[in-house]
Amino acid sequence: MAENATGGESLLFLTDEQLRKGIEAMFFAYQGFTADPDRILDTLEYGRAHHRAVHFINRSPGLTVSSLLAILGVTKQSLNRVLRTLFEDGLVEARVGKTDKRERRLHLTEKGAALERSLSDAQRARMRAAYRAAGPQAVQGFRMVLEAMMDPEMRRQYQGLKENNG
Amino acid sequence: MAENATGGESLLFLTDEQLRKGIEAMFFAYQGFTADPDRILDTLEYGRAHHRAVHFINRSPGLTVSSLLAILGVTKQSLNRVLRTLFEDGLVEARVGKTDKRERRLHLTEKGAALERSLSDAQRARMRAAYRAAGPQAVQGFRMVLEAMMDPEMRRQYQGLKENNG
DNA sequence: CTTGGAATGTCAACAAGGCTGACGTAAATT
DNA sequence: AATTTACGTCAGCCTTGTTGACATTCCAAG
Repeated sequence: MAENATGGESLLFLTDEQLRKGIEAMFFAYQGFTADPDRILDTLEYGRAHHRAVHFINRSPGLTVSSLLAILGVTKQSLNRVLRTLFEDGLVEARVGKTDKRERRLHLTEKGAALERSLSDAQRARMRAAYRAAGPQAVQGFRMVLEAMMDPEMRRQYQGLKENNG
Repeated sequence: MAENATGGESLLFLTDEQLRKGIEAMFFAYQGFTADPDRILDTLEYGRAHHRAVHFINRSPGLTVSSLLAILGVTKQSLNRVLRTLFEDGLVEARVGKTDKRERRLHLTEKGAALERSLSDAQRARMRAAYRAAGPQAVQGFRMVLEAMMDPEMRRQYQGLKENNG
Protein backbone atom coordinates (compact mmCIF):
# COMPACT_ATOMS: atom_id res chain seq x y z
CA MET A 1 0.00 0.00 0.00
CA ALA A 2 2.65 2.45 1.05
CA GLU A 3 4.76 1.93 -2.07
CA ASN A 4 1.83 2.86 -4.21
CA ALA A 5 1.56 6.36 -2.93
CA THR A 6 5.15 7.24 -3.73
CA GLY A 7 5.63 8.77 -7.16
CA GLY A 8 8.01 6.28 -8.70
CA GLU A 9 5.74 3.33 -8.23
CA SER A 10 2.57 5.04 -9.38
CA LEU A 11 2.99 4.04 -13.02
CA LEU A 12 3.73 0.46 -12.25
CA PHE A 13 0.05 -0.35 -12.30
CA LEU A 14 -0.13 0.55 -15.97
CA THR A 15 2.43 -1.92 -17.24
CA ASP A 16 1.30 -4.38 -19.88
CA GLU A 17 1.60 -7.16 -17.38
CA GLN A 18 -0.61 -5.38 -14.90
CA LEU A 19 -3.18 -4.68 -17.56
CA ARG A 20 -3.14 -8.27 -18.73
CA LYS A 21 -3.65 -9.51 -15.22
CA GLY A 22 -6.59 -7.16 -14.94
CA ILE A 23 -8.07 -8.55 -18.13
CA GLU A 24 -7.65 -12.09 -16.93
CA ALA A 25 -9.09 -11.23 -13.54
CA MET A 26 -12.23 -9.98 -15.26
CA PHE A 27 -12.49 -13.19 -17.23
CA PHE A 28 -12.09 -15.56 -14.31
CA ALA A 29 -14.14 -13.49 -11.91
CA TYR A 30 -17.04 -13.31 -14.32
CA GLN A 31 -17.13 -17.08 -14.39
CA GLY A 32 -17.47 -17.15 -10.65
CA PHE A 33 -19.95 -14.33 -10.73
CA THR A 34 -22.39 -16.29 -12.88
CA ALA A 35 -21.67 -19.78 -11.56
CA ASP A 36 -24.15 -19.93 -8.67
CA PRO A 37 -27.20 -18.52 -10.45
CA ASP A 38 -26.39 -20.68 -13.46
CA ARG A 39 -26.61 -23.80 -11.36
CA ILE A 40 -30.04 -22.82 -10.07
CA LEU A 41 -31.27 -21.79 -13.51
CA ASP A 42 -30.17 -25.10 -15.00
CA THR A 43 -32.48 -27.09 -12.79
CA LEU A 44 -35.39 -24.85 -13.77
CA GLU A 45 -34.94 -24.89 -17.53
CA TYR A 46 -34.03 -21.24 -17.58
CA GLY A 47 -30.89 -19.46 -18.73
CA ARG A 48 -28.82 -16.43 -18.00
CA ALA A 49 -31.04 -14.29 -20.19
CA HIS A 50 -34.02 -15.04 -17.96
CA HIS A 51 -31.97 -14.13 -14.93
CA ARG A 52 -31.09 -10.74 -16.35
CA ALA A 53 -34.66 -9.93 -17.25
CA VAL A 54 -35.94 -10.96 -13.84
CA HIS A 55 -33.19 -9.04 -12.09
CA PHE A 56 -33.92 -5.74 -13.78
CA ILE A 57 -37.68 -6.09 -13.59
CA ASN A 58 -37.33 -6.64 -9.88
CA ARG A 59 -35.01 -3.71 -9.68
CA SER A 60 -37.34 -1.29 -11.44
CA PRO A 61 -40.89 -2.58 -11.20
CA GLY A 62 -43.10 -1.21 -13.91
CA LEU A 63 -40.34 -0.53 -16.36
CA THR A 64 -41.25 -0.67 -20.02
CA VAL A 65 -40.05 -3.16 -22.59
CA SER A 66 -38.02 -0.53 -24.36
CA SER A 67 -36.27 0.53 -21.15
CA LEU A 68 -35.37 -3.06 -20.47
CA LEU A 69 -34.13 -3.34 -24.03
CA ALA A 70 -31.84 -0.37 -23.48
CA ILE A 71 -30.50 -1.81 -20.24
CA LEU A 72 -29.80 -5.26 -21.61
CA GLY A 73 -28.46 -4.10 -24.93
CA VAL A 74 -30.05 -6.86 -26.99
CA THR A 75 -32.63 -6.91 -29.77
CA LYS A 76 -36.34 -6.96 -29.07
CA GLN A 77 -36.63 -10.34 -30.78
CA SER A 78 -34.11 -11.80 -28.41
CA LEU A 79 -35.70 -10.27 -25.35
CA ASN A 80 -39.16 -11.25 -26.47
CA ARG A 81 -38.31 -14.91 -26.64
CA VAL A 82 -37.31 -14.72 -23.00
CA LEU A 83 -40.20 -12.54 -21.83
CA ARG A 84 -42.70 -14.83 -23.51
CA THR A 85 -41.64 -17.82 -21.44
CA LEU A 86 -41.66 -15.70 -18.31
CA PHE A 87 -45.25 -14.66 -19.03
CA GLU A 88 -46.32 -18.20 -19.83
CA ASP A 89 -44.79 -19.51 -16.63
CA GLY A 90 -46.43 -16.78 -14.61
CA LEU A 91 -43.23 -15.16 -13.35
CA VAL A 92 -43.76 -11.78 -14.96
CA GLU A 93 -46.87 -9.84 -15.78
CA ALA A 94 -47.38 -6.86 -18.08
CA ARG A 95 -49.77 -4.05 -17.27
CA VAL A 96 -50.87 -1.59 -19.89
CA GLY A 97 -49.41 1.87 -19.32
CA LYS A 98 -51.69 4.43 -17.71
CA THR A 99 -50.76 7.51 -19.66
CA ASP A 100 -49.44 5.71 -22.73
CA LYS A 101 -51.43 2.61 -23.53
CA ARG A 102 -48.87 1.32 -25.98
CA GLU A 103 -46.46 0.63 -23.17
CA ARG A 104 -46.39 -2.67 -21.32
CA ARG A 105 -45.11 -2.12 -17.84
CA LEU A 106 -43.39 -5.19 -16.46
CA HIS A 107 -43.81 -6.56 -12.95
CA LEU A 108 -42.75 -9.72 -11.18
CA THR A 109 -45.50 -11.95 -9.83
CA GLU A 110 -45.03 -13.46 -6.39
CA LYS A 111 -43.63 -16.53 -8.10
CA GLY A 112 -41.27 -14.38 -10.12
CA ALA A 113 -40.17 -12.54 -7.03
CA ALA A 114 -39.44 -15.86 -5.37
CA LEU A 115 -37.16 -16.91 -8.22
CA GLU A 116 -35.46 -13.53 -8.14
CA ARG A 117 -34.77 -13.91 -4.44
CA SER A 118 -33.37 -17.37 -4.92
CA LEU A 119 -31.00 -16.25 -7.67
CA SER A 120 -30.05 -13.03 -6.02
CA ASP A 121 -29.43 -14.66 -2.65
CA ALA A 122 -26.89 -16.94 -4.26
CA GLN A 123 -25.20 -14.19 -6.17
CA ARG A 124 -25.15 -11.78 -3.28
CA ALA A 125 -23.68 -14.41 -1.01
CA ARG A 126 -20.67 -14.67 -3.26
CA MET A 127 -20.42 -10.93 -3.66
CA ARG A 128 -20.67 -10.49 0.10
CA ALA A 129 -17.93 -13.03 0.70
CA ALA A 130 -15.69 -11.32 -1.82
CA TYR A 131 -16.36 -7.90 -0.32
CA ARG A 132 -15.71 -9.20 3.13
CA ALA A 133 -12.47 -10.84 2.09
CA ALA A 134 -11.24 -7.72 0.33
CA GLY A 135 -12.39 -5.04 2.75
CA PRO A 136 -14.28 -1.75 2.33
CA GLN A 137 -11.37 0.12 0.81
CA ALA A 138 -11.03 -2.51 -1.91
CA VAL A 139 -14.76 -2.46 -2.58
CA GLN A 140 -14.65 1.19 -3.38
CA GLY A 141 -11.78 0.67 -5.78
CA PHE A 142 -13.54 -2.24 -7.38
CA ARG A 143 -16.60 -0.13 -8.08
CA MET A 144 -14.55 2.78 -9.39
CA VAL A 145 -12.64 0.71 -11.90
CA LEU A 146 -15.72 -1.13 -13.11
CA GLU A 147 -17.59 2.09 -13.56
CA ALA A 148 -14.74 3.57 -15.55
CA MET A 149 -14.72 0.51 -17.76
CA MET A 150 -18.33 0.87 -18.88
CA ASP A 151 -19.45 2.36 -22.16
CA PRO A 152 -20.88 5.82 -21.45
CA GLU A 153 -24.38 4.76 -22.48
CA MET A 154 -24.26 1.80 -20.12
CA ARG A 155 -22.82 3.91 -17.35
CA ARG A 156 -25.90 6.07 -17.59
CA GLN A 157 -28.11 3.00 -17.31
CA TYR A 158 -26.09 1.84 -14.34
CA GLN A 159 -26.28 5.13 -12.55
CA GLY A 160 -29.99 5.36 -13.19
CA LEU A 161 -30.64 2.25 -11.10
CA LYS A 162 -31.74 3.09 -7.56
CA GLU A 163 -29.29 4.95 -5.39
CA ASN A 164 -25.92 5.42 -6.95
CA ASN A 165 -24.43 6.07 -3.58
CA GLY A 166 -21.20 4.37 -2.98
CA MET B 1 -8.41 -1.74 6.07
CA ALA B 2 -8.22 -0.10 9.45
CA GLU B 3 -11.93 0.71 9.45
CA ASN B 4 -12.68 -2.89 8.80
CA ALA B 5 -11.47 -3.80 12.24
CA THR B 6 -13.79 -1.33 13.90
CA GLY B 7 -17.26 -2.71 14.41
CA GLY B 8 -19.53 0.16 13.39
CA GLU B 9 -18.58 0.81 9.77
CA SER B 10 -17.82 -2.74 8.84
CA LEU B 11 -21.42 -3.75 8.25
CA LEU B 12 -22.51 -0.65 6.42
CA PHE B 13 -20.98 -1.49 3.08
CA LEU B 14 -22.61 -4.89 2.96
CA THR B 15 -26.18 -3.74 2.58
CA ASP B 16 -28.29 -5.44 -0.03
CA GLU B 17 -28.24 -2.27 -2.03
CA GLN B 18 -24.45 -2.17 -2.05
CA LEU B 19 -24.27 -5.77 -3.12
CA ARG B 20 -26.81 -5.25 -5.87
CA LYS B 21 -24.89 -2.30 -7.20
CA GLY B 22 -21.80 -4.46 -7.25
CA ILE B 23 -23.63 -7.13 -9.22
CA GLU B 24 -24.88 -4.59 -11.70
CA ALA B 25 -21.45 -3.03 -12.00
CA MET B 26 -20.06 -6.42 -13.00
CA PHE B 27 -22.76 -6.81 -15.61
CA PHE B 28 -22.33 -3.44 -17.25
CA ALA B 29 -18.56 -3.41 -16.98
CA TYR B 30 -18.29 -6.79 -18.64
CA GLN B 31 -20.16 -5.43 -21.61
CA GLY B 32 -17.62 -2.66 -21.95
CA PHE B 33 -14.79 -5.06 -21.34
CA THR B 34 -15.69 -7.18 -24.36
CA ALA B 35 -17.03 -4.47 -26.63
CA ASP B 36 -13.80 -3.39 -28.36
CA PRO B 37 -12.42 -6.84 -29.18
CA ASP B 38 -15.89 -7.92 -30.29
CA ARG B 39 -15.97 -5.17 -32.87
CA ILE B 40 -12.64 -6.27 -34.31
CA LEU B 41 -13.56 -9.94 -34.26
CA ASP B 42 -16.80 -9.25 -36.08
CA THR B 43 -15.02 -7.89 -39.12
CA LEU B 44 -12.80 -10.98 -39.21
CA GLU B 45 -15.45 -13.67 -38.92
CA TYR B 46 -14.22 -14.69 -35.51
CA GLY B 47 -15.91 -14.74 -32.15
CA ARG B 48 -15.18 -14.34 -28.49
CA ALA B 49 -14.18 -17.96 -28.20
CA HIS B 50 -11.37 -17.41 -30.68
CA HIS B 51 -10.22 -14.41 -28.73
CA ARG B 52 -9.95 -16.39 -25.52
CA ALA B 53 -8.00 -19.18 -27.15
CA VAL B 54 -5.60 -16.76 -28.79
CA HIS B 55 -5.18 -14.80 -25.60
CA PHE B 56 -4.17 -17.75 -23.47
CA ILE B 57 -1.97 -19.33 -26.13
CA ASN B 58 -0.12 -16.06 -26.39
CA ARG B 59 0.10 -15.91 -22.65
CA SER B 60 1.57 -19.37 -22.22
CA PRO B 61 3.19 -20.44 -25.47
CA GLY B 62 3.47 -24.18 -25.75
CA LEU B 63 0.62 -24.97 -23.43
CA THR B 64 -1.23 -28.20 -24.07
CA VAL B 65 -4.81 -28.63 -25.19
CA SER B 66 -5.84 -30.03 -21.84
CA SER B 67 -4.34 -27.08 -19.98
CA LEU B 68 -6.22 -24.71 -22.21
CA LEU B 69 -9.34 -26.75 -21.60
CA ALA B 70 -8.89 -26.33 -17.87
CA ILE B 71 -8.37 -22.60 -18.18
CA LEU B 72 -11.36 -21.98 -20.39
CA GLY B 73 -13.68 -24.36 -18.61
CA VAL B 74 -15.40 -25.66 -21.74
CA THR B 75 -15.66 -29.06 -23.37
CA LYS B 76 -13.00 -30.34 -25.72
CA GLN B 77 -15.53 -30.51 -28.54
CA SER B 78 -16.28 -26.85 -28.11
CA LEU B 79 -12.66 -25.86 -27.95
CA ASN B 80 -11.74 -28.07 -30.85
CA ARG B 81 -14.15 -26.38 -33.18
CA VAL B 82 -12.42 -23.12 -32.46
CA LEU B 83 -8.87 -24.48 -32.60
CA ARG B 84 -9.55 -26.13 -35.93
CA THR B 85 -10.41 -22.83 -37.59
CA LEU B 86 -7.36 -21.23 -36.01
CA PHE B 87 -5.15 -23.98 -37.46
CA GLU B 88 -6.80 -23.75 -40.86
CA ASP B 89 -6.35 -20.00 -40.96
CA GLY B 90 -2.73 -20.31 -39.91
CA LEU B 91 -3.04 -18.37 -36.67
CA VAL B 92 -2.05 -21.19 -34.34
CA GLU B 93 0.25 -24.14 -34.80
CA ALA B 94 0.58 -27.32 -32.77
CA ARG B 95 3.90 -28.98 -32.09
CA VAL B 96 4.11 -32.52 -30.82
CA GLY B 97 5.32 -32.71 -27.23
CA LYS B 98 8.97 -33.63 -26.73
CA THR B 99 8.71 -35.90 -23.73
CA ASP B 100 5.08 -36.89 -24.22
CA LYS B 101 4.26 -37.26 -27.88
CA ARG B 102 0.52 -37.36 -27.25
CA GLU B 103 0.52 -33.72 -26.30
CA ARG B 104 0.07 -30.98 -28.85
CA ARG B 105 1.73 -27.85 -27.66
CA LEU B 106 0.06 -24.74 -28.98
CA HIS B 107 1.84 -21.69 -30.36
CA LEU B 108 0.77 -18.56 -32.18
CA THR B 109 2.14 -18.01 -35.67
CA GLU B 110 3.26 -14.52 -36.59
CA LYS B 111 -0.16 -13.96 -38.08
CA GLY B 112 -1.78 -15.19 -34.88
CA ALA B 113 0.43 -12.96 -32.80
CA ALA B 114 -0.62 -10.02 -34.94
CA LEU B 115 -4.28 -10.70 -34.28
CA GLU B 116 -3.58 -11.10 -30.60
CA ARG B 117 -1.85 -7.76 -30.50
CA SER B 118 -4.68 -6.07 -32.27
CA LEU B 119 -7.28 -7.47 -29.87
CA SER B 120 -5.20 -6.98 -26.82
CA ASP B 121 -4.24 -3.42 -27.72
CA ALA B 122 -7.90 -2.50 -27.86
CA GLN B 123 -8.75 -4.22 -24.63
CA ARG B 124 -5.75 -2.90 -22.79
CA ALA B 125 -6.48 0.62 -23.95
CA ARG B 126 -9.82 0.48 -22.20
CA MET B 127 -8.36 -1.16 -19.13
CA ARG B 128 -5.62 1.46 -19.03
CA ALA B 129 -8.12 4.28 -19.25
CA ALA B 130 -10.16 2.77 -16.45
CA TYR B 131 -7.09 2.25 -14.28
CA ARG B 132 -5.96 5.77 -14.92
CA ALA B 133 -9.35 7.21 -14.09
CA ALA B 134 -9.60 5.23 -10.88
CA GLY B 135 -6.04 5.44 -9.62
CA PRO B 136 -3.57 2.87 -8.25
CA GLN B 137 -5.33 2.44 -4.94
CA ALA B 138 -8.57 1.56 -6.69
CA VAL B 139 -6.80 -0.85 -9.01
CA GLN B 140 -5.54 -2.83 -6.12
CA GLY B 141 -9.02 -3.05 -4.64
CA PHE B 142 -10.43 -4.01 -7.99
CA ARG B 143 -8.03 -6.90 -8.29
CA MET B 144 -8.60 -8.05 -4.72
CA VAL B 145 -12.37 -8.22 -5.07
CA LEU B 146 -12.22 -9.97 -8.42
CA GLU B 147 -9.81 -12.51 -7.10
CA ALA B 148 -12.00 -13.21 -4.11
CA MET B 149 -14.94 -13.72 -6.43
CA MET B 150 -13.33 -16.52 -8.43
CA ASP B 151 -14.01 -20.18 -7.90
CA PRO B 152 -11.00 -21.72 -6.17
CA GLU B 153 -10.11 -23.85 -9.17
CA MET B 154 -10.16 -20.81 -11.43
CA ARG B 155 -8.21 -18.77 -8.94
CA ARG B 156 -5.46 -21.34 -9.21
CA GLN B 157 -5.50 -21.02 -12.99
CA TYR B 158 -5.39 -17.25 -12.66
CA GLN B 159 -2.50 -17.26 -10.26
CA GLY B 160 -0.61 -19.70 -12.42
CA LEU B 161 -0.43 -17.18 -15.26
CA LYS B 162 2.88 -15.33 -15.36
CA GLU B 163 3.74 -13.21 -12.38
CA ASN B 164 0.97 -12.99 -9.86
CA ASN B 165 2.53 -9.87 -8.46
CA GLY B 166 0.06 -7.19 -7.74
C1' DC C 1 4.91 -57.31 -23.29
C1' DT C 2 0.46 -56.46 -22.63
C1' DT C 3 -2.93 -53.68 -20.89
C1' DG C 4 -5.16 -49.70 -18.90
C1' DG C 5 -5.56 -45.00 -18.92
C1' DA C 6 -4.35 -40.33 -20.69
C1' DA C 7 -4.29 -36.90 -24.43
C1' DT C 8 -6.40 -35.84 -28.31
C1' DG C 9 -9.56 -35.64 -32.37
C1' DT C 10 -14.00 -36.40 -34.62
C1' DC C 11 -18.88 -37.21 -35.92
C1' DA C 12 -23.58 -36.20 -34.79
C1' DA C 13 -27.24 -33.96 -32.67
C1' DC C 14 -29.10 -30.51 -29.89
C1' DA C 15 -30.07 -26.00 -27.21
C1' DA C 16 -29.56 -21.22 -25.69
C1' DG C 17 -29.34 -16.94 -27.05
C1' DG C 18 -27.51 -13.66 -29.95
C1' DC C 19 -28.52 -11.50 -34.83
C1' DT C 20 -31.09 -9.52 -39.30
C1' DG C 21 -35.08 -8.62 -42.08
C1' DA C 22 -39.81 -8.11 -42.91
C1' DC C 23 -44.35 -7.36 -41.52
C1' DG C 24 -48.42 -6.07 -38.44
C1' DT C 25 -51.18 -3.40 -35.07
C1' DA C 26 -52.57 -0.09 -31.81
C1' DA C 27 -51.93 4.23 -29.88
C1' DA C 28 -49.82 8.67 -29.65
C1' DT C 29 -48.23 12.74 -32.05
C1' DT C 30 -48.00 16.14 -35.47
C1' DA D 1 -54.95 12.28 -42.04
C1' DA D 2 -50.32 10.92 -41.95
C1' DT D 3 -46.46 9.64 -39.40
C1' DT D 4 -44.02 7.83 -35.62
C1' DT D 5 -43.62 5.07 -31.52
C1' DA D 6 -44.06 0.85 -28.78
C1' DC D 7 -44.52 -3.46 -29.18
C1' DG D 8 -45.15 -8.34 -31.06
C1' DT D 9 -44.16 -12.08 -34.36
C1' DC D 10 -42.53 -15.16 -38.06
C1' DA D 11 -38.55 -17.00 -40.28
C1' DG D 12 -33.89 -17.99 -40.73
C1' DC D 13 -29.09 -17.75 -39.52
C1' DC D 14 -24.74 -17.92 -36.49
C1' DT D 15 -21.75 -18.84 -32.51
C1' DT D 16 -20.80 -21.36 -28.82
C1' DG D 17 -21.99 -24.16 -25.45
C1' DT D 18 -23.68 -29.18 -24.33
C1' DT D 19 -23.86 -34.80 -24.39
C1' DG D 20 -22.68 -39.24 -26.23
C1' DA D 21 -20.05 -42.41 -28.78
C1' DC D 22 -15.95 -43.92 -30.92
C1' DA D 23 -10.86 -44.01 -32.72
C1' DT D 24 -5.93 -43.17 -32.33
C1' DT D 25 -1.65 -42.72 -30.27
C1' DC D 26 1.26 -43.09 -26.69
C1' DC D 27 2.85 -43.48 -21.74
C1' DA D 28 3.28 -46.22 -17.78
C1' DA D 29 2.66 -50.00 -14.79
C1' DG D 30 1.90 -54.76 -13.90
